[in-house]
Amino acid sequence: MLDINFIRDNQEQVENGMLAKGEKENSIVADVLAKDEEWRAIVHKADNIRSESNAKAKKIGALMGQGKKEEAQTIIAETSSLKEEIKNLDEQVKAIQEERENLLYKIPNVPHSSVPVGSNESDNKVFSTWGEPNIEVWRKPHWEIVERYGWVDFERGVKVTGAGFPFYIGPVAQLQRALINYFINEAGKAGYTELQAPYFVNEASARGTGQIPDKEDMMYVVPRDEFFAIPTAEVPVTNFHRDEIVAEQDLPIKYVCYTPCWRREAGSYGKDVRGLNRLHQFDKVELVKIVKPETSYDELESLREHAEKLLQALKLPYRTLLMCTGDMGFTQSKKYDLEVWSPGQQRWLEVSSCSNFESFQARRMQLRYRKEEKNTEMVHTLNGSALALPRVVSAILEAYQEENVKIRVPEVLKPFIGRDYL
RNA sequence: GGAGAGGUGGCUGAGUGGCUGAAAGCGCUCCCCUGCUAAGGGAGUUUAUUUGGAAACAAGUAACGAGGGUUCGAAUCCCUCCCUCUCCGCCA
Repeated sequence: MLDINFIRDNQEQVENGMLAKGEKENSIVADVLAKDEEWRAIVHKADNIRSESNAKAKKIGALMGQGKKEEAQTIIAETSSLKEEIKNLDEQVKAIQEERENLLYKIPNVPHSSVPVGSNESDNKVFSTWGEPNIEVWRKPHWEIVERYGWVDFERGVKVTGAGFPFYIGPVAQLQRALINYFINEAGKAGYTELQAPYFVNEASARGTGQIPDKEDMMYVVPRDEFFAIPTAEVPVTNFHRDEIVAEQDLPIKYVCYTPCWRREAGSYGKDVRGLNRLHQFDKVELVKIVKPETSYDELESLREHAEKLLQALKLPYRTLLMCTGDMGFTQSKKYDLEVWSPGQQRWLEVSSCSNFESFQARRMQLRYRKEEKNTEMVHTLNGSALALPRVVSAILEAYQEENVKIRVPEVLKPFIGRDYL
């Protein structure tokens, strides 16, 4: 959510930002400002009447204390109309405020000036590439490898839960556990505090990070207890400090958190969902940063670099995309995607997404820090995957296979797995 | 799940209808005094929002777990929900 004061002062920028992000309409910006005018006028009126009413109530108290019941009675009679009026105005304020809020929720974050303008994924800029994409034709896609060895059981996953909920068996299960440990350890070395978070959140948390009202359909819900299964650790971890005012000297706050992620992925189909490419449950190690506004873009770069180093250490070729305005989502102001090369599929697979939200999430969460002596200011929040597991697993299986289809273990994972081949 | 107790400012903790946005203590900030690794004195110290102001700031409004109700007036009374603690039950 954007700051209404910011919108008031930067109407044009917000309107242009909406169009750049691919919204067809931006009249909502003018609507929200009009609604805000209305709100302020009526709040002002209500406050004045309340003030009058409070003054009278005080006088009544004083008169009662002096035993002047008669005089008090006449003032009480006067207040009854005020009471009615206040009640009326309060209802209006509440209604208008809600309308204003609803409009505000529909305005996306403004893209940063360094973000390329574009309408879809073809306009994303290749920011950098690392390594040489392997194009040997004998390499098999990971689904053939895991089938041959019986390392992932999709069918039993369907039986037990449904499509997109596979079992991982033996070496691949071990590989995933090794990756999780490796990723968390590396984040720890980089100064991230390890967190274990709830896998279910309440509605306020889902709202805080922007899953509601925008992306409600991506989440699994537990209706009886009104919980949402987390689509990413970003949700519980960023909400960790919701409704708090943190101390300036505590910033930046950096967390690493491993969780499974649940996503309904409604509408996905085709080649994209083959094998481990797209699942309803997958594992991910997530980084979250809570920082001072003036540092957030530097923090974004170091976040991206950290994620990139993991792919480098695994010796997996990848490219980094700077997402264009039209492809970066509602809540972000700037976003990088890391795509690993899948030699068995001959295509790039997204394994990380590093974003700066500026104060967009912080404002929803009322997450502030105390600046200098008095003032409080919204923090900036960032997050990035480091990394999402299944596609890294695919890339490893495909890149580390030898012609006899044996799979070598990446050097940095050997301490966790304890042998040379899976 | 059953029974009971309770949720007040950064913390401890008072407050059962008006003079309480909130005593007192601790902590913190600033100033003064003091020649010594201490003590004393004074002032300040929640948040949001509206109006005015370039700003400092001033005035108003709201908030004592959340929401609703009673009342001229609610931290204080009533209702619903959430949470915490104690005992019982169940359990990794």
